[in-house]
Amino acid sequence: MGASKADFFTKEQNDLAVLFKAMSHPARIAIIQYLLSVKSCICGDIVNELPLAQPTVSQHLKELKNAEIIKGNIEGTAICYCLNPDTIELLEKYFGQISSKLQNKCC
Amino acid sequence: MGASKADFFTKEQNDLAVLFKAMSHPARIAIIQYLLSVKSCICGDIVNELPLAQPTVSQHLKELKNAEIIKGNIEGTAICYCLNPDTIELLEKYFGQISSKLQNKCC
DNA sequence: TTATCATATCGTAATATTGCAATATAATAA
DNA sequence: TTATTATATTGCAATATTACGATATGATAA
Repeated sequence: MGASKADFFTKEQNDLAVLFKAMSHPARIAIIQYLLSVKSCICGDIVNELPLAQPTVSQHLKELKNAEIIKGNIEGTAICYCLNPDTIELLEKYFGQISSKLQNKCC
Repeated sequence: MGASKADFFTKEQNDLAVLFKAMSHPARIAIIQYLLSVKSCICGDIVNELPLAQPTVSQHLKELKNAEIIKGNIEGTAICYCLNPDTIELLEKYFGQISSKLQNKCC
């Protein structure tokens, strides 16, 4: 975040910023889209879908997990990842609320 | 974005990442919330609402403008800023689509 | 004209992110 | 036990972001 002044903002503002930051990289958007495109949650093989090395993908998955955008369940040797519907719903509602408050308020 | 590999991802993935990156800083969330809290669009005084210097606020406003999250209209000496309803609607629909595709797909 | 006000841009220091090779961990298979 | 397989962590170089003082720009007022 560079030389940030996060302390001067509210917890809600910081939490939302963290959530959007988790989605602010094309690789992480690609992961979200891939998890959405498969019928059920996927064990492994996310690494093969991306043009990035395994440690890099692991790092991106960790950030998505920290932001609670995805969930990871251990399945033997592999880990089964899927999107977290609660967070997606929260985001849908957030923009829905902004949208409804925005009526007749534009320049 | 650090040493990024944006070229390996689709335009849609990069565009979405840019949009979320514009919202990935608490100061920019605060700007969005402030524009939403006032009755009409505001000319000036966004600088006074934030704990940041004028050049820093100007920079944040520029990023929000580039991502088309806000619009800025020149009004004499000042500039009148407001949220861009089209982009907010796009985001609402994006998460709505994910949400509906997500039925029965979670771990 | 000069002064004033609002906003933008430049330059740069401090800090954060990204990507990956090397390595570690943890579970199962042989 | 020793592989093997899947994923995570460490360490570091390259690059990006953040913040702000100084300065520039651009519009109106005096």
